[in-house]
Amino acid sequence: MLTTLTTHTKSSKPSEVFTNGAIAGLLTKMSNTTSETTNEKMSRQRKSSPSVEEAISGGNSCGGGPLKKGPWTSAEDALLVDYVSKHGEGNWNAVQKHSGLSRCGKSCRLRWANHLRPDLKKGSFTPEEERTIIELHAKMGNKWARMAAELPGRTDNEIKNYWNTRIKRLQRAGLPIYPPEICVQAMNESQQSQDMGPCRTGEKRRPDSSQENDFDINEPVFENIALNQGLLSCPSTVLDISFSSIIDEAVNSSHTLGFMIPATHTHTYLQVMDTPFCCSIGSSSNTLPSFDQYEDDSYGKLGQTFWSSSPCEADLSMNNTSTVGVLFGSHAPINGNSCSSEPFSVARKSELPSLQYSSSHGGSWEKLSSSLPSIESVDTLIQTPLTEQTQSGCPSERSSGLLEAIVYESESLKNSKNDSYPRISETSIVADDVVESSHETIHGAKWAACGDPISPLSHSAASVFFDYTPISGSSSDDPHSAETMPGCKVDPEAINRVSPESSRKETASLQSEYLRPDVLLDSYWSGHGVRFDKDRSIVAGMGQLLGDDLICEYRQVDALTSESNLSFGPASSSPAWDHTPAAYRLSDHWVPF
DNA sequence: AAGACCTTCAACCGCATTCTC
DNA sequence: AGAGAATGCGGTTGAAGGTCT
Repeated sequence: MLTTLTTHTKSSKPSEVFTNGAIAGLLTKMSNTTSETTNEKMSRQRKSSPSVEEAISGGNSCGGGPLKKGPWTSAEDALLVDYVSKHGEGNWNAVQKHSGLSRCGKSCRLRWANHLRPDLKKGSFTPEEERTIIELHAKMGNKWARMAAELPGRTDNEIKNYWNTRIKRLQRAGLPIYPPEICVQAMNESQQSQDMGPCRTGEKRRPDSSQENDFDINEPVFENIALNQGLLSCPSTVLDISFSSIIDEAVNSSHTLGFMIPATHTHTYLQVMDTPFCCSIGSSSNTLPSFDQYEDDSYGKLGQTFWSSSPCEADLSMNNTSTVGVLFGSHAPINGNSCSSEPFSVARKSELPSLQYSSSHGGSWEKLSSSLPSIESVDTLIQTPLTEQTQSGCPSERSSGLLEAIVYESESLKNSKNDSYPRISETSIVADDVVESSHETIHGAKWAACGDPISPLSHSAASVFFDYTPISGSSSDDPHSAETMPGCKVDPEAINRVSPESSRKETASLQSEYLRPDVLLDSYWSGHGVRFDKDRSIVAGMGQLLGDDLICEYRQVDALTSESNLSFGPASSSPAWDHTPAAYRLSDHWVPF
């Protein structure tokens, strides 16, 4: 939305030259322009604009009196434009003297720079500009002026406002701010920068000199990344990103500087991107591929999982803590405790992807719920207090979210009636054993390192993946198929280290299962005694509780996928989704009731 | 219909940096 | 070299319009 005042300059062609002494003409022009604005803007203009005479006379005092503040009037704009046309930019403090404006120099400069400059581009940001902003922000952080320098016709204020509103939106939605590929790109560039020269980090640089280099990363942003570069050995590892971990880390990093991911809903970052971002790890950010590029390749298979709305997200569903922390500039890698990433649970919970029922799933409420991180900071909309139960018995306390509360209640009710479902402790024993045995050895497999009980180690739910996975090409007979899923690689070594005592089969199962967020969720749900064939009301209730945000997000994703011919469902084309979250997740594409 | 709440954006403020004398 | 002015930058605020209840 353009404000009234900005529309004044909009009418001014970039090449338009303000002739000397053209105030009257300008005023006429502006008057005409104003008449072209919307009624609201006119109304606002009238409210905020004194008469021209008033403005020229200084409004409230000229010559030594207090300088005027507040919205600029068209008359003031005309005066300023006239002044600049005569004297050029700069020497802003002289404006008051020479033009009669009762504005301080800073205000004049700001007004000129943000609204009156003839070369300003008006209107909302184009998708290309938005993408550029995101990329630049990934590189620079909150260096609005430098970002504006990369976007001709755009002002730092404009970019800043755009970014802030975007951030708010993302935070509300619990979405990551940066598309993963941009994170990777920025990180790679940062790494290159560090490789190229010493002391880039911590080296105080003059602001102007930094403009010479697009890759001049905002130091604090990637400082943490640099600490973990040893973990980012090769581009392939970039693909080995655990979605949960990445979110964990992302949430952990939500308190960091600019390079943060407030939360989760990775699949829905598409919504805010306007331009569908795809994972272009290793490729130029300027040539971000479209979704359909992945449709036929292995990525597309991953993309078929609802969770993985993009190859990036598929990548994110992989487990690789090394990259995770690096990618998102989290301090989590520093503290080495991904379990501290409680905030992520929101995301997990709210994301709740294609749940595919598996009756074979046992689970532990305690373990699983505890494995679900809490939302402490990210999505205030879905926060819920911890429950005693969820906090107990977990090395890293995890808070309970709304969903968990619901599920817990569901389980309580269910347990009161029926105790036929597997008890958690039975399966959690295995998980604990495995996890404990791996605690000291795992560095890369953070889920194990944190004893994350949500990991597939906690049960043998391979059947979920193999029996229910809609992923084409991933043979249900091949427990290792996940390994072969492009972008879904989990470091086998890490896995093996995680569970040295475990059988290969179990390891394979773990590998594949852990790659499946939906499986994880399934295990989560089923572990809580939620059977989707019987507890639809519960799930539906959850969908309602999850609220419109999810619905909207799914709609957006749906729209995007429709546009890009990308299907998230197992059926390659499933345009008619039921957009209610619960129904969506339980849609026939996924869970045939 | 009205009030509450949310979103957006122009403008301000304070601080840092650069420039000028 | 140092002081003061000028400029630049980023964070924050408040008003206005829009949306929701």
